[in-house]
Amino acid sequence: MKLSTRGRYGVRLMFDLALHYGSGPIYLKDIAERQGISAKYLWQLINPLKSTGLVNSTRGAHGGYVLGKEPEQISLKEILRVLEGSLCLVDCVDNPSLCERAPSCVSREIWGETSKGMQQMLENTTLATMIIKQQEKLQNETGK
Amino acid sequence: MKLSTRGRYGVRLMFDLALHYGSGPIYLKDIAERQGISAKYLWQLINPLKSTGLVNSTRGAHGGYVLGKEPEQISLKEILRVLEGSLCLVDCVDNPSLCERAPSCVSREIWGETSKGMQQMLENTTLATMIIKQQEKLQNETGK
DNA sequence: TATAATCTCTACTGAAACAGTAGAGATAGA
DNA sequence: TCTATCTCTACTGTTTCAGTAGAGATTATA
Repeated sequence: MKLSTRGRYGVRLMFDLALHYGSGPIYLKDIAERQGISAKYLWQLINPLKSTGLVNSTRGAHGGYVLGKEPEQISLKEILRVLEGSLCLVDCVDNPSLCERAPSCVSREIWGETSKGMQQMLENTTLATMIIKQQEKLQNETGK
Repeated sequence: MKLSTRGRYGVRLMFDLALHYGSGPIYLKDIAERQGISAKYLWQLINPLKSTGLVNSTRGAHGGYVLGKEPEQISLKEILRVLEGSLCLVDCVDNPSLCERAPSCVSREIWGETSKGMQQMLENTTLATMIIKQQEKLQNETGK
């Protein structure tokens, strides 16, 4: 029940873009350096994010990436949905035909409720939420 | 971010024991047949559950397994903890030394909060909760 | 006391997913 | 034209998943 690197790196990638929101296109290479993640691998993550409109890109020299929407409008649920696929803990929740026991299965109901709760939490958290947390962290540092 | 068969089967296994709670030892073979899961594989799940006291066993002919506590006292969190290991979405939450960025990492905080929320839901759900849901389901069936 | 039914334990294995890397091509600013 | 960037396809070693196989230990009961 672990998040894969796709989801984890993807969120850091988007958060990095959010921190530079409004400063024009950001090089993938720079994000890769800041985050300590291979640029090649990051491209595999940013590519589907671009396909779904969460990110826009400019090609050629001085190209780069920008968020497709404002940080307040991008939830972690959206990001993870693209990079991790379904956010259900168990496949039969969304796809009952996978198991003939589905209609009468109590554990399936439980997994459905738990998944729903988790999705709710992820939907309520946006890139803007993360920026605020970051600022609070920095203030606590300085306050010490 | 999927639950593995260990967690899924394990919960069904424990729920099966809960439904037969008070009827003496239950054969693993019978559980396997009812749940449609290989008995060999089920043993690999029930074995650690026994080690942690969630299940007790009787050896020899007419042996079998019983819950180690009452269904109200066994939460899904306990079961999954044994079968899936840590219930954190990301390892660095419990183990900051895994990543040097941990102290300043905002996404790590997010994963910590999300994991905590999920754990809370799983802790609030016990085998008794599942039995009640089962009964409600049966009543709705009959009511139709 | 023999037997059969059960739990116990260790080891092995094929398939899939994970976490990348490699290398060539397309685009655009200077 | 050159160079820095994005774009795309393909490949690969490692790890985890989801079991299976087979031998051994224990105990009720005939």
